[in-house]
Amino acid sequence: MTSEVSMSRRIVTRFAPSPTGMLHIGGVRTALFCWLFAKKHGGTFILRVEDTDLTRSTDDNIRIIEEGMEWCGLLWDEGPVVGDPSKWIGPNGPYRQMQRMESHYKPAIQKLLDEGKAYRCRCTKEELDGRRAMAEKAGEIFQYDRRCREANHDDSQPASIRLKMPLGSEPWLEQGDIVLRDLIKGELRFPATSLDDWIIARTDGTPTYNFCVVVDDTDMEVSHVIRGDDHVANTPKQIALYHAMEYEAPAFAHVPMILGKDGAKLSKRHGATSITEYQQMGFLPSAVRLALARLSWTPKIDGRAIDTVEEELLTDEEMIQLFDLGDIQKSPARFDLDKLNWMNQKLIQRATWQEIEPHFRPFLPEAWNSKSDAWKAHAIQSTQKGKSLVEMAGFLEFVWAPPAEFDQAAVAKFITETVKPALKELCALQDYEHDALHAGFNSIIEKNGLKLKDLAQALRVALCGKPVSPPIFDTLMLLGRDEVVARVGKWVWA
RNA sequence: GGGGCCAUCGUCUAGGGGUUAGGACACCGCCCUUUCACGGCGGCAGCACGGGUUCAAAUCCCGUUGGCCCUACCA
Repeated sequence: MTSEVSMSRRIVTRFAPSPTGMLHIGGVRTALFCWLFAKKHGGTFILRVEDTDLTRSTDDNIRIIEEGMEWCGLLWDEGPVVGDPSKWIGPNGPYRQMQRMESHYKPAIQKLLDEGKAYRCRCTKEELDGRRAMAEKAGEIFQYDRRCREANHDDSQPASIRLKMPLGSEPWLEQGDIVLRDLIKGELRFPATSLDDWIIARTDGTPTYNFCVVVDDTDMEVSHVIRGDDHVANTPKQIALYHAMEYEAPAFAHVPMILGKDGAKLSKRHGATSITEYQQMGFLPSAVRLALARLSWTPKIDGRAIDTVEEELLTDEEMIQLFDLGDIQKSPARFDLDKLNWMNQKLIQRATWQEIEPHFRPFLPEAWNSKSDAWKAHAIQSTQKGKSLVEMAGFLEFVWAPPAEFDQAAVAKFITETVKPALKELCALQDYEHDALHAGFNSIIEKNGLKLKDLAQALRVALCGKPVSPPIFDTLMLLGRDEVVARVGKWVWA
């Protein structure tokens, strides 16, 4: 099971998002796998920001990623320091690509040029576009024809830089193929002839994505590149670059994509795609981690897939212990909000009030902060059946202010003349401890020939304006005697 | 067009020659109940299609269909 880990190499994974303005949950899932794998093997998890697209990369957007990762509990061992572009943690920084331009990419490009492994190409984008269009019109496959490969152009004229890709007979090829032994997808073969000499640096001198990735991953000593499988087709290009640079290539693991409910790539029209939105919907970060991890991954316990509810609800520690790239699915998975909701509910039920409180607080009014710990504990425990923090906060709304309006049908149904005497008597109760309340209720309903339900529902309507609230004794305790008497009094003394 | 990947209930999946094709979510029903919930029990529902190979195919092979990725001086 651990054959994927070569014993000689320190485990280093990395998550490398580009700052587009949000943190996509597909990205979070990839990051989660990287994180789990690193944790499992006592390795290092790096966050690297791919901000070479100047039009989209802003400090604000980078911050959104950093904060999203932090909220999700995916803390990085090496990477940027939140909110301070000039700082980073780790020996191989900086961890923002734009800051590596002169120090890392430029020298690497020059070296390749000097060694004759890359070359200057004077074909302009316009010329290439024209040739591509012509080829397409003729129904042919367009590939760059390598016309500048042996021209030995100097730098006296504008030129892009291309990598000399293998032609087919290089000894490191396997029967003319670039072979990728992917830890998830298995052995993948790409005919060398299907790849052309790709551009590693643009005419303006800026390096391209596939180039930066390889330079960074080697420089940061990444041992396992775990990323979305939309990068599978990029990998043979990168493998060729590793050979040109004479670096040992890392292990690759390409995780399947997350699709929307209809099987199309998960996008805005499916609803929430940004991690921030899930935060706002009232999900616990632990639930998001679990739901995302269980998409495409089936943990095996002693070789057997998990198959009970108990096993389904893994803790972080269990996930880390059980994590194995070999148990990840090859095919894409559709994101199911129902399952996230269920996991969220279960995890809320199982959490202590202290674990919930920091995540819950943002959904509550200022008044929450002035409550005692005992009261907070009580409030959380009495609403812990909720599906989300938003729903839980909704359950507590009656606490913060008297009802703005009353459900008239409920008033007519429950606040009847026969229960009003009981309501009056209830106002006399002094002791709001659970057992005392129960005893008080029992004597009142007995005396008035009512059922508990009759009194409880009448109280709910009087106190909350509607016949729904937390368990009735909790409702009373949370409100406190003074407030209960005030709200009930309006109905019985008026 | 070329290169590559993928295909078991509605969804996530287990199973990889002989299984009544197993589990979870969702859904439906019943029970419990101080409301709403929670919880308990039960039910519905699936191997994309067509050919092979084999005594036997969800499982192996080929093809078809469908979905996705790459094919940029985007990342």
